[in-house]
Amino acid sequence: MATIVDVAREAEVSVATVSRVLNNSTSVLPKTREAVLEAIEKLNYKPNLLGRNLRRSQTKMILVLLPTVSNPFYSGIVKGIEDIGHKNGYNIMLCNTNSDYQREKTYLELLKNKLSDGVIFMAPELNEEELSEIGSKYPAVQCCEYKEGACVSHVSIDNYKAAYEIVSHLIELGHRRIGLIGSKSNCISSIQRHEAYKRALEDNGIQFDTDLVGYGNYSYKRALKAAKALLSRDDRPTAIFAISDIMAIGAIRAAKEARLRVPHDVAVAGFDNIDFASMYDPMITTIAQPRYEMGCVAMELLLKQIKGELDEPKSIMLDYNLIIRESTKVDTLK
Amino acid sequence: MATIVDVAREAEVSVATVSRVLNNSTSVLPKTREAVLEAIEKLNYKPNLLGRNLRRSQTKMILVLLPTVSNPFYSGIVKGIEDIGHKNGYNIMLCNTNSDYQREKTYLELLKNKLSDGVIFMAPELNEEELSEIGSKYPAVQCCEYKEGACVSHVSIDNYKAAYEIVSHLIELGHRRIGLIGSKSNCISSIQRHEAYKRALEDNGIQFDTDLVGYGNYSYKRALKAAKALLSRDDRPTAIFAISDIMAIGAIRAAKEARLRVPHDVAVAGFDNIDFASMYDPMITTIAQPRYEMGCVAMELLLKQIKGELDEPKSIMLDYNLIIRESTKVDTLK
DNA sequence: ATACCTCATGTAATCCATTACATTTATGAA
DNA sequence: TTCATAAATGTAATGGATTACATGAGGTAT
Repeated sequence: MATIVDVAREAEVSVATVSRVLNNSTSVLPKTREAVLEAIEKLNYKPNLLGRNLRRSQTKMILVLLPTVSNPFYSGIVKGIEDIGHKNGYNIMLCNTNSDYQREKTYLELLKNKLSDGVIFMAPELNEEELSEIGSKYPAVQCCEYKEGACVSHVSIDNYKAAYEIVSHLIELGHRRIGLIGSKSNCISSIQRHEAYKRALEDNGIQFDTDLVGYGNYSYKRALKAAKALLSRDDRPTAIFAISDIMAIGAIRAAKEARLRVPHDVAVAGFDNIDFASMYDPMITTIAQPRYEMGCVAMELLLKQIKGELDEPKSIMLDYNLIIRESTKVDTLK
Repeated sequence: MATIVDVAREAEVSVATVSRVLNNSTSVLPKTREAVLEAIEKLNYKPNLLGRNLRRSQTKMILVLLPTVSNPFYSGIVKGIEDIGHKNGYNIMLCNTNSDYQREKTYLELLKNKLSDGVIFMAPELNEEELSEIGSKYPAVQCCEYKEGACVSHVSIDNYKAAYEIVSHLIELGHRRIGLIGSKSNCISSIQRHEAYKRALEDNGIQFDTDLVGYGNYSYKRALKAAKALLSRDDRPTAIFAISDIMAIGAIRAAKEARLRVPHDVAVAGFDNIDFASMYDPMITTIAQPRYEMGCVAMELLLKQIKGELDEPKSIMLDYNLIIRESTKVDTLK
């Protein structure tokens, strides 16, 4: 494989000149540049980025940590991250942590070992202190999920406000007994969506009732089971707010198995607006997060840090969208 | 940031000795090793992998090219690739090509620039010649989709046999008018599934009828439209074979909108067994590919190439599984 | 005691590109 | 013509690790 030395020899110039041509740095005589380009072409030379990266102490590589790529929620975000990244010459390393603390730690070694110029956390497993430490040493951004106390920038939506809005929608439809399919995880989105649910009820004079709360922990199967339990009660809820679309699908399935019609007998709302929310039968009322944009903004924020243009952590909240579909609103049915 | 020189100074040994401790290469006196480890600990030293990689001419990084991570079909495969990769000290770079030829080419520069030790194609855009060239110069494997003529190993299932089997299942249920929702893409899976459909009909004395073929090109929306057209015919099919689960969902939706019951009025079968196939209502009959295993085998094959243990391309076919669910079989209904 | 070998460790070359600094050549002003 | 300055190019140091080869200490066989 040809190296810069071979090119220099072929073009009868020094390696410095070749490097200058490669990087359009200082001026090179047109004739010389031509000769170098010819030599590059002739030898089919490709710069070895390992050498360049070592010298420049950068890798143009970004670490993106997420629980699992199989969750369709993340795909749009990843596209945003990639697009902005590529536009700036960065490549993305997508890594599944499986929500495992150790695995996340292992991946972070790539930062410490200089194999990555920065990191975007989609759902950090580290605690606030550890996150802050990473944030103080390396460019880092949290996207979607975040730890409030951590000294690391984040991009997200206002989960509290969005959940409040969707529960209010159910209340406006006349529902008074509204169940919740939530999660025991203590990620910020769970906590805020729970709280908003409670608060929306109370603000409308509806007593919060722990019996109407089930836990699905973001899994279809467990949501199905939890919803079944809720719906088999004598005083079953007439509406269910699931804090993710996948769990909403579980809830709808549970309703169907209990021979209840959605939304006539029980209305169901989800959260996230994954592709399947509009493919399901009935189509699911949900909160659309600006996924692509969130990815873009997160990456832009990271790039700023890499360039040293950001002196203190930023917290960016983007707009969401309540999308009303068949699963809650009778008259939207065909 | 501490370097190996700092550690050597601190431990009062040479850099060679530090390196030996780091790599457990040749013998080092226990006392010396102890001193080195202490220095490493004290300075919180982490080897700079850029230096190591340059010297060793390897990156322990694998490029995985797929159309888009948002397709849930790929997630299981990626897990297999990751698991085997990590077990062997490799990291994965997942890259979305968006089925774009240029983008795929761009990513392949990472191989040429030595930033990646090998590549796994999930659905190559390159032509056979270009693939063969990559395969001759770098470790490479095709997984799931592949170009038959390319001189690059591949791991897949027998798409032809699987499709033949699922169409036979529909025929056994008594269907004679069976529609196809396929794709105009000329990837091997489309072609083979189409051919098998045709052949299965003919082998059972059913005339192949182009009027019963619609094209969805792997998209929900287009499959919905194509299925609507098929189902609005006077001589509408009583069964539909969609060559992907997502398109099967489109077909089911089309049936529902036409007030046809699935499977009573029209049976629908898919392909891939994505998670949503068993979450949909009705649950979808489909072919389960051994996704995780395919990922594992692909990665193992790649590692063999990297180690130079593979002299010629291998073609590995794994077993699939026909899973019969509600969407085709009346008596499996609750 | 001599020659030879082994083990532990050190010295310095190496991987490949970038870049600070040095050198040469050309240009223009005085 | 001479000196100062700018432009083009070259030389060599640099980034951080690995590793071939060199060295010296200690052990063994004769």
